[in-house]
Amino acid sequence: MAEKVTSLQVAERAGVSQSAVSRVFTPGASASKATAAKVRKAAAELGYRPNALARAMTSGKSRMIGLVVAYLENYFYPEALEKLSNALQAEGYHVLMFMASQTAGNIDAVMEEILDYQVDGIVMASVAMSSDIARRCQQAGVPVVLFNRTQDIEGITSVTSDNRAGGRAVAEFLVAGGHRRIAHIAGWEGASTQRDREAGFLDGLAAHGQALYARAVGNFESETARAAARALCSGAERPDAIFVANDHMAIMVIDVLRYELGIDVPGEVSVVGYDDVPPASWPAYNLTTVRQRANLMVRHTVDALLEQIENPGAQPPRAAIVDAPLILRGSARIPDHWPATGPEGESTS
Amino acid sequence: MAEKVTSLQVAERAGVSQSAVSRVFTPGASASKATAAKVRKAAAELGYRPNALARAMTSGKSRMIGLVVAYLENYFYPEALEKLSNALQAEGYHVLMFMASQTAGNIDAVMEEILDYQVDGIVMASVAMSSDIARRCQQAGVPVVLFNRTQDIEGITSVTSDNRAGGRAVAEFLVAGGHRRIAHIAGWEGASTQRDREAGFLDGLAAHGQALYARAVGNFESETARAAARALCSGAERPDAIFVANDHMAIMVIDVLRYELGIDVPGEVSVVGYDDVPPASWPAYNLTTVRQRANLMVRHTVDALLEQIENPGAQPPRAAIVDAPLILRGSARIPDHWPATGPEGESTS
DNA sequence: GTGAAAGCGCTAACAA
DNA sequence: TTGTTAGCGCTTTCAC
Repeated sequence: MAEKVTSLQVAERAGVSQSAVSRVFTPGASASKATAAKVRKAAAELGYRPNALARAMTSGKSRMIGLVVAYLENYFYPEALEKLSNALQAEGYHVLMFMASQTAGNIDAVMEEILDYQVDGIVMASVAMSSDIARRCQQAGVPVVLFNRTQDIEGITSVTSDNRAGGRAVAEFLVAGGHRRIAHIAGWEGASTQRDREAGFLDGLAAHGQALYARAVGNFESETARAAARALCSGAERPDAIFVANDHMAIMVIDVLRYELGIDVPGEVSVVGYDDVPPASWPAYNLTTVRQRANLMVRHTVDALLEQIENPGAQPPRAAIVDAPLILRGSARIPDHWPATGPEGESTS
Repeated sequence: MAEKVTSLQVAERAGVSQSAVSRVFTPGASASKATAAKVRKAAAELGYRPNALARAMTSGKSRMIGLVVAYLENYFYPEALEKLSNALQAEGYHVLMFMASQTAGNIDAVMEEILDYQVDGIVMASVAMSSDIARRCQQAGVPVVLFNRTQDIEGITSVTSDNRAGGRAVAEFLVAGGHRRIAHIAGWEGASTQRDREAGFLDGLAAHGQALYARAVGNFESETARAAARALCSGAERPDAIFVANDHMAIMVIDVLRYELGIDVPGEVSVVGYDDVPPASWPAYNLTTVRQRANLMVRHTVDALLEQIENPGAQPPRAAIVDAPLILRGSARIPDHWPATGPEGESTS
């Protein structure tokens, strides 16, 4: 196993000082063409590459972004994660991953670990944080952006889709479709996304003089969602439409209705989801849903992060809200008169 | 923004030497109860935590594992990634993520970047590496394990399911089911998984005197798989069974057959996949498939990695092969006489 | 533009 | 057990 090649060795071989080598490999450097050439040649011969950790130590910039993510079963996250990692990589940053279950109190412990690694920033995907931890990050000078969550307390940067408007649009769509027994299956009630989607949804119903016909909690989990579907639709007095708080659950709900309860979707019950994950567009589900524009959300996330890293404290924390178009497909009856917006009505970016 | 707290500051406050502080926070340390107490107290008051990067510099151990992953659209990977990250976290390691497309030649560049971060090990999920890079890692003394890929060249540790046996089992199952026009939709032909699955499959057919009826390439991609399905099944002389190289494609294939071509699955064509991703068990697909036991594969991966990190060169590189049970569901006709193995016949771990 | 020198925060001999 | 002393490999003043 070959020894590690250091900048000093390159310097000796190139006949220059060690700091000259450093300069050649440092973006904002100042080195003459001549030395640069000598150094690069020596480096190539030796197979030298700067040690990113040592660089991080002296420069105070690790070029690592901590990512906290709760669960990947909801297929919105793998997609977002892939885009996020790619976008960050393109900017010369890399993702240090941490899994955390949202309910467990282990998030604080995880955050401490992240901070230990001197990350330049943190993105929390679908995870809330205690105000305590928020303060620690602020103290440490590490910018945080919440992805797909907002935080009520104080000013933390966040990026979400317009959950309220999305929920409201679903209500209007369902009402316009002639539904009169409209139900809701909620996700985890601690989530801001859940609260906002439902609030918008209830607003929309109220605006048309309707109240929620029934409600169950699916917790964003497969099994809980299935149970919720059964609870809601087993009796004769079942709803004629259900707004499910995300696609992951909506798919489970459709399966229970169709294959367990023998209910026709959308013939007897309309189902609408939220997220527009890839399976939503699979013909077997053809799920009417609200799209979360992952590309845009990631773009906002990266921009906010880099902005805060590059000029700390320049911008006040802000909540970016990305529009969330309703995607019309076949799992819910379509009103006779409805602005034409098909599945391809909006790009995913 | 508060200054960073160093071990020196803790030392002063506790009235001990800086190295005493270090010892208290180093697992294999030797410090008296008394000093430990003083140090912990001072540390708590100051909010001190060891700088992981500085620790990495001096100890030579970063406790970071580089993970290269090609794409997350195949839902086998989010699942594996989550389990891997969790398992590593439990051992005190963290995942530094790198995205790389498998075809592009950028893998080598990505590997260099990974090495820059002084990771203690690398896991390559579904990505092959040049022997050149393999050598560099060896030189750098960084153990590599291939997850869901094998490499023909020299000795690299790898973890896969028993792709050959899995493919063979599918063939026997299909033949026993009375199929006589058995086709295959291949994934990316550069993948060892593809080659092994197909080789086993062909073996199995041959053992029963059958030859492949038709073949198309789906490249492990959604659109290509759909096109392959159309090519194979549009004519009258279509196959009566298709082994699709992974579930991700198999789902696309089923959709094309059912909703585009109006073919009954499994009535007219049986479809079998590979992986047993979560959507395979959704009632709408109810896909007969070969299970890759993600938990087990991850366990082997982590064990091999840690083993190599802790005693380098002690074990020769080996190829771990995890058994891959056929999971009987409803997308393929079941032979009258077949050993009873239902969907729940095997645990996922 | 370039070299010398001083650390970044920590661990790991080495003495005591 | 403890403190002292060297570094880990690099960036960054500071003179020149």
